[in-house]
Amino acid sequence: MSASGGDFMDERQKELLKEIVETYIKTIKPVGSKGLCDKFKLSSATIRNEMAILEHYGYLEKNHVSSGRIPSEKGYKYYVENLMKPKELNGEEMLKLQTIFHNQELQISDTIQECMQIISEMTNYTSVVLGKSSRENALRQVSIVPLENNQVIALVCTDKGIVENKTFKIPETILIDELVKTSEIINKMLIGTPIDEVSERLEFEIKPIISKRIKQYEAVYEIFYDAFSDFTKNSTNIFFSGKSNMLMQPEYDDVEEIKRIIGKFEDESLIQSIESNDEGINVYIGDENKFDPNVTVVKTHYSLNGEEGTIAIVGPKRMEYDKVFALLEYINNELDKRKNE
Amino acid sequence: MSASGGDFMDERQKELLKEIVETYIKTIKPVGSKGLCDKFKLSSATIRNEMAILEHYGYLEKNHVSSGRIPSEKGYKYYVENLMKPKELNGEEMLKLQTIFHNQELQISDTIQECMQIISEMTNYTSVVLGKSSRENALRQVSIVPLENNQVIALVCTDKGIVENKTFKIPETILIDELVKTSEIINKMLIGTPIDEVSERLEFEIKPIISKRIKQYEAVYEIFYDAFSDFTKNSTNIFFSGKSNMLMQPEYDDVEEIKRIIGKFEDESLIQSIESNDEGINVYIGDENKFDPNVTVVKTHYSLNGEEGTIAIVGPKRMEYDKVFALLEYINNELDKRKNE
DNA sequence: TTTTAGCACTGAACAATAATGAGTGCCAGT
DNA sequence: ACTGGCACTCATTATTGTTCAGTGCTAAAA
Repeated sequence: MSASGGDFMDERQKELLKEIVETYIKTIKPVGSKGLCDKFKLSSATIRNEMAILEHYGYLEKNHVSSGRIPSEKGYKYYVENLMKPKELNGEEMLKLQTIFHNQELQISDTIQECMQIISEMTNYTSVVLGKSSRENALRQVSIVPLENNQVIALVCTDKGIVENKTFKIPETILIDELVKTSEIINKMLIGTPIDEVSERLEFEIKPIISKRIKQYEAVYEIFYDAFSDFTKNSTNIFFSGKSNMLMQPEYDDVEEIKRIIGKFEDESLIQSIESNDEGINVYIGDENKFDPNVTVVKTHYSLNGEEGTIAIVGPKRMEYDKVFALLEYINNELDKRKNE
Repeated sequence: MSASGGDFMDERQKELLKEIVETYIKTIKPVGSKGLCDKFKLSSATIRNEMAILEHYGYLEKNHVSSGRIPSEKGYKYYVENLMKPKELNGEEMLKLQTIFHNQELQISDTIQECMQIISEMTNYTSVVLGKSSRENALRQVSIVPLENNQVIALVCTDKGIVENKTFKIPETILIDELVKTSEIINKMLIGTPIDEVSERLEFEIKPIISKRIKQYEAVYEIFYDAFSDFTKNSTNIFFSGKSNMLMQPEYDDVEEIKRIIGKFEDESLIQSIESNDEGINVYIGDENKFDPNVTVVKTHYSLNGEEGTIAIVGPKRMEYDKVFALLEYINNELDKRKNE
């Protein structure tokens, strides 16, 4: 045996592993020795010997003693870290993403959402964008926008760029002016307060103040309370795209498994756990991720002008890593460009 | 044979059909004659004869010659129209819904969304709320809300109560005041315009006007254009709750079927086709609905103070119709109450 | 006329068995 | 160091038999 572990694989073994991973990604069928003869100009027996070595070190697996090989999680990992080259984006893909980034007026989070939507279409995987969770959002501004017919829109926005609106029908007894005044007071006193503390301060700091100036202060308080509480409830700032894409992948051919994964997608706290603060692009294959042992999560953190969050691609372990990496790298680069502008 | 079709069924046959439908709804197992003996104080042979009659007229079906009976779509339909009594809501359910309706300040569509969310939890089916599609929404108001750092929020709201916001970073060269002025012009000229015609009128009516007053009019135009186009894109004002609930129903135990239904849920135009303008609560069982031959859609239209839309419950054909009806009727009643206030 | 007991029959569901074939490990020979 | 050959393994598929819930029908009882 000429390979021990890790980087002691010889060139041929690396080539072989690479070929097996890529073939399996394409076909989802265990890769047998015969099919590789042509490519390597070797007999199947020789290939089998090499495969046995790769299996011995944990890079390959067999479903049963006489089946072809499939990459193990360790095998995928080695492939991603050492063998894979990010695929070049083709012109069309490039163009689509560029037009989105070109629009400088958009908020970063909107730009990213649009990108991820495109990416989920291009890859057939599921993409996720996680804004900073609400506990880390601080109040930036609250506004009252009057409509006709005693209706108003209450706008709440945070320093991380999240905006929520809610429309209220206000009773005749409340003057819009009172709402506006109250919003101004809130803006003076509570800006910078973490969103999930706003409710409390609203009650103990704002309510006493307006109670002296406004007759129907309870009703006014209720409105702002509602506006904020809705915000806290929707705290999970999660954007999905192509949720069903990955379920359509042929490896998910078992009802229980599909149902399990659907369930996970509905579990917001689990989705939230995808959040990442690490630099660069990180891959979590199978058991490595908290989400589900049968999927791969590729994620990266973004941050620009105060807006920040995590973007992630969720797909089968048999993922086209080269393509996904290329796409995420592209986004990272674009964001870097903007940073240095 | 004593029953011909429709209402010529005798009492016992009606009772029998009712029992079979309700048993099947509970158990999902074909209902055999033996199990019904006790209930009806008859021998299995007699029951079998009656079942044969019901089958002959199309109310029951067999999976194969020697299986128990399951209700046909016609059988469900007859059950819903003639045999079923809406179940009384229990106190807890009542209470939950009442607290939502109690909040008079909320917009109708918000109230309804919250209700349907609760309902999907209570029934384990999927609930859908469809606002009037954007073509039927007319512009009500556009507002510019300034933030610090050269950012603004553009708010677009329609007469049917939909509000969308989008945040922009505006170049130094544009003055916020110019944006506000433009929004005022739009409000003067375009209010009442159907949303999907706004873009056009924006270009041909507004653009020429601001081009005379504003230097960077192109950029200003772009911002409003973006704000509206986003609106048109999200035109489909669809709110889902418990999307996965119904997939968890045990009858969906086939991968292909699950994938098919997931696909349908993603097809916005199909979802849109659920829209209804009919009075009262309508049931579309299996082939009767455009959505999917293996589900039932129960829907009703709501309209109050100009806001209108459709609410629907999507579940298996084997649905707890009595419960679903009770819930939707409750909502309808609450809305009626408000109408007469 | 209505109901029932009895009996032959059906077809799904399950288990056991056999045949097929892709793929393996290993060994002896080049 | 590589290859041809061979025995072996096990998923997959097809085949057969067994069981059993449930049916339709008929002749007798109510």
